[in-house]
Amino acid sequence: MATAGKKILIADDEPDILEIISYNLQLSGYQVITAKDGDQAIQKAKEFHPDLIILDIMMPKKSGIEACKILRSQPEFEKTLIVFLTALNDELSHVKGLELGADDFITKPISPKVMVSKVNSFFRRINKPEPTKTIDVGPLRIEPEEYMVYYNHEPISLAKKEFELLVYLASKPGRVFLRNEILNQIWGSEVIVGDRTIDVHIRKIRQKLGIDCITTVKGVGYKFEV
Amino acid sequence: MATAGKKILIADDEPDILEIISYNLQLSGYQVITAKDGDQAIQKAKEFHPDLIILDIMMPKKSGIEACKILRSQPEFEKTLIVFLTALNDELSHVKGLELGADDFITKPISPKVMVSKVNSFFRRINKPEPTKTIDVGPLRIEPEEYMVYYNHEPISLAKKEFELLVYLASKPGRVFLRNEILNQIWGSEVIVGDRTIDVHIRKIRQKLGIDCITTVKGVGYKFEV
DNA sequence: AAGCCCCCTTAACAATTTGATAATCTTATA
DNA sequence: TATAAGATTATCAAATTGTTAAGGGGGCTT
Repeated sequence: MATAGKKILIADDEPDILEIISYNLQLSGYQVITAKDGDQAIQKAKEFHPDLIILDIMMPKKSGIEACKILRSQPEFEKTLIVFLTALNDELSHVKGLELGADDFITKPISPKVMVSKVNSFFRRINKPEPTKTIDVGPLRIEPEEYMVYYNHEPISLAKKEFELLVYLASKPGRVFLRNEILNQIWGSEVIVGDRTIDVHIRKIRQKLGIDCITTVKGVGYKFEV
Repeated sequence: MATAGKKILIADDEPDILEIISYNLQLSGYQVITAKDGDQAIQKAKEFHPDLIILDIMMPKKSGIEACKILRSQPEFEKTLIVFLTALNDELSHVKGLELGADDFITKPISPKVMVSKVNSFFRRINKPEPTKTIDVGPLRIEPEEYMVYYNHEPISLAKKEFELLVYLASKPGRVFLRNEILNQIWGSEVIVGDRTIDVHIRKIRQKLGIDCITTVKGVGYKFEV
């Protein structure tokens, strides 16, 4: 799945639940942060800025409902996905939750597998493809929608990373992108890869395109030009 | 918004739910009619001819499922959008509902915010021109109306899911559809299916068509081209 | 109602592709 | 020319998809 790197904060006061769920979510490639009460949930949310927050309703310090209310009142969490964990028959909480802008509910008990599936579907729901336009430079045409590059109308297919890299560089022809910028944009600020990794991808692009459209600026970075 | 004047009938036996939801839908410019049981739902549907009918499954007099069955059996409601309200874990009802011609289902509890956006998306869905027109690409002709595909005038019959998938991909030849997009479109945003399910359907399409018209873009998705 | 068939989904495993790294050359430039 | 930065290449591990078979359900026929 392309869910890599998504951060999930999960707050529950039962260590067992916390561990099982967080273990399974990690297996699926998510980055999991845990909290054992409402206060900690709020604090960690501010610290890590998770993409999804799962709050148990019944927790010490602050209930999930209170925590949600506080989080939602802050602009930075206005659009964060927040879901509640509730006991099966806890109608009261449901009603309260309704008014707090929770995005969904998960009823306990729930199997780890189902939990993972549900989380997947949450992200699926909000993952909309970014509107991308074609880049046209000389004999080169880059079609983000097709994940394809055409050189003199000859289709050339690049691998995902290669394509992303090319699109990024070509988004501003002539501008030099620092290696750090490239790493942040294409690999993400939290992924750590070696120095040579960029070079190798650059090389593959040059090789596949067959033309020299990526210039090395030694000691600085790369730029795209035709 | 272009939703002005759209009539929504919502049937639920819990007055609170009814009120919250109907209030929020009205805020968004919809015209809301309410019913508190299955019989009333049917009666009001006949009276007002709503554009969308939301039926709670568990209702007195007649369940949402029964009401849906009755409505669907009448020509005037053949094409009306009908969605069910179900409890989160009531998988059985989901399955039955979809087979009765429900267009989707909504799980309770649901925040008013989410409810409104769902309703919006329902209308968005039907306002778009249905792929009623045939798709003609090279030797391939897709006839959505008869659920049939022809390759060099040879009829090929695909199963429902396979057909929907093919139509979706073929609706924009060359464009890559992300796995997430496909899941949302073909399976719905709340249905949970495993990762390999798409692949298997893709494989069957490829197999039945006998030609290579679906390309895999690894790590991204699939696209249709000839 | 029993039997049969088709559709959808999943599990399990195979096959493939991609991405990252190490090791070794090249080259620009101070 | 010495040196650091980048280019190349081969290689391995990880990620992703392909394939096959099996099972559950529903509907249809007998």
